[in-house]
Amino acid sequence: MSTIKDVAKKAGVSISTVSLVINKKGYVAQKTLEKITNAIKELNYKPLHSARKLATKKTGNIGYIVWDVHFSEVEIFYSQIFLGMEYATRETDNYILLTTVKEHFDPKVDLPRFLKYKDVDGVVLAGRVPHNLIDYLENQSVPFVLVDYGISGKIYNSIVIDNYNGAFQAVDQLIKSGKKNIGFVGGSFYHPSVKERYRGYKEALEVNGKGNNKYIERNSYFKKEETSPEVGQIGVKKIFSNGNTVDGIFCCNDTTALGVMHELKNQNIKIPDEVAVVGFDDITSSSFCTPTLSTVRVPKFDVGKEAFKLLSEIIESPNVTPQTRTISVEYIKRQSS
Amino acid sequence: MSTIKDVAKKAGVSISTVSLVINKKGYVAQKTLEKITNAIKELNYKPLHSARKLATKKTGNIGYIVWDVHFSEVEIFYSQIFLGMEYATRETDNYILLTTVKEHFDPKVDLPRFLKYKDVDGVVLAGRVPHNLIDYLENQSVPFVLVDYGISGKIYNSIVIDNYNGAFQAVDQLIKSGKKNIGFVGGSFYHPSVKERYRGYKEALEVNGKGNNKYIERNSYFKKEETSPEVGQIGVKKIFSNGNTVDGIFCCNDTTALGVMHELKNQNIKIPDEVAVVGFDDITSSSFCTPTLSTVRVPKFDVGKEAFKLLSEIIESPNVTPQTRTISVEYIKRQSS
DNA sequence: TTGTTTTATCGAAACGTTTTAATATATTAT
DNA sequence: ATAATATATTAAAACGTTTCGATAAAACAA
Repeated sequence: MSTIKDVAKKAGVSISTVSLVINKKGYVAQKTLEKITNAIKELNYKPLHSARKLATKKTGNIGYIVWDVHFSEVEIFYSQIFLGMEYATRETDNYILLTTVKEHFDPKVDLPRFLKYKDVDGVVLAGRVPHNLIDYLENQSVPFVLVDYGISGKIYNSIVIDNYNGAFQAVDQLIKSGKKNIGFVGGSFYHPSVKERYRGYKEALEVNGKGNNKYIERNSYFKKEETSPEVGQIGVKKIFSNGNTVDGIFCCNDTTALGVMHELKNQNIKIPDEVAVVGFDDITSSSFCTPTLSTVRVPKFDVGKEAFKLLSEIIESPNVTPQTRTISVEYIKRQSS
Repeated sequence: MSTIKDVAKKAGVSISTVSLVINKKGYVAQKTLEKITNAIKELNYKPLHSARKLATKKTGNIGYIVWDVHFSEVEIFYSQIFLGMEYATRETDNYILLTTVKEHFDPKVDLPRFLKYKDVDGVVLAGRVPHNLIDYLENQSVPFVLVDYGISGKIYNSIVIDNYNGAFQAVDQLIKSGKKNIGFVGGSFYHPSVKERYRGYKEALEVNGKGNNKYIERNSYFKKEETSPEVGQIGVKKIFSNGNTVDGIFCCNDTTALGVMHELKNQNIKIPDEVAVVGFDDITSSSFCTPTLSTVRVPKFDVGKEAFKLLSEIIESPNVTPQTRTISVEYIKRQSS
């Protein structure tokens, strides 16, 4: 392996000058720049990460933390966001360290190693995440950004999805297409995103003069699973056991919507003619199921990208006031509506 | 942040001695050891990764590469293996760098950055992976291990799943439970695991004297998707459009089995009484669907753990002859059979 | 006793960068 | 012409470890 020394020798300059061109800093004459660039190419020189990081006192790593339940479950959602981040880092010299934390998290024991050893410059927290972990990061003043999560009453640097408007739009479209009686199926409201989607749903009803109509809503409360096909199935069962005349269902997310459609098919209810279904997220399966699922597309890659960008900015200048960036979403009409 | 220097000063010894105790090397007197350990604790000293890596000429990173199609799809399989590895690294001072490569991979352009810059000590390749990537690693003599994949005619360090015996066992059980006509539903045979599962299936039929029976097999060939619910659905449609009397279906994996069950339910065929279904992998959904899916459990965490262990060994001593470690699997009987 | 070997400690070099401050030359302004 | 500024290059220090070799004391063997 060639070092900066070899490059310097080959180009007939000092180490310092080579460093300048590698980092695009200071002044260097056109001619020497060429010499150095050539030498670098010929020797296929790559600066050694660890040496570089030692000198700059940065780690070059950023952490990505997600609840194990979120990562392991059917939800590919947060993996996609991760990938978006990973893509974004490809143009930089950062690496992402992915780890999970468990539900009952104790900073004393369960702290991710990269935090314990201070091996990251900052951290992205994806989705719902233990609050004492957030506290820890604040105390240690580790730069961090929350993705798709928030804590009411607190303001952190965060990337959020425009859940409210997405839901509003979807339900509004459903109404405009002639549906009269639109139900909501979702799980618990632990996750603020679900709450926001519900808010958008309700508001769309209001605005269209159905606010005090006997619209239907069903929330199934589970302990562990906030959203899942089962939540959807049970939701449908409950709704139709009451002899309701629902002709459209807005679901808190696609996973739940899949369960909803499943159960509707079981009950021989035609989608979308008798009941239209709309989900949220646009996970891969939603364009592969039958009928294909109308949904609100969340640009997961962009979310990841933006998270990385924001975090980089915070690392650069840690003391600006926390900001929230909202990623907008798009209603995707498919067969189910 | 405190450095090794601070520790040395506080303990009243030299830097070298502190280094010795950190790395558990050489001789150090009981008394000094205590002094140093205490100093480390009091100062909450953590060795700086980059400095350490610079001195030892290791990167402390290992790469985890997976096809983007494999990672993004419904398949959570390779994410779980990743998690298993991540767990294993927690007891070491290694970090895992996860990245994806695309289908049409050109080492000249698409090479993961951590390979380009030699920022890893070794690499784990998960699942089917571009062959020219493997070639690249060989040429550059980067230590690597294949997980759940192999290339016929070549022997690499690898962790494989005991697909043959798993399939054999599952089908054997199906027959023992009284099923007479067992079909196979799977996708293409690009992935050797699918091929092996098919082999196990066939062998079980043979052994039970059904080898030259008119057993059913259906392979749906798709370009991109080798396995998926759609493959399963189409498989079922094909099988029953011929008026066959299949009473059991062995699927190449759970994802496919979910599609199979879906279509059987559509056709009002009772599971397992009329047709039993068995999958492979034991993904999370298989214990949540209705009826719950009998399957062959692949201990994904163990696979990841073993992959890390093997890779570490190879990094340690790169020139031992390549070996293959087989992870055994277990038939899990649930409602669908 | 003397000579080995084992145990214990440390100084100094090495790992490959970045960065600071010094120096020199070229350019521009007065 | 002189002073000021912009451009260009470099030597040397610094970043925080590990490791090699030297040295010395302690334990053991003859």
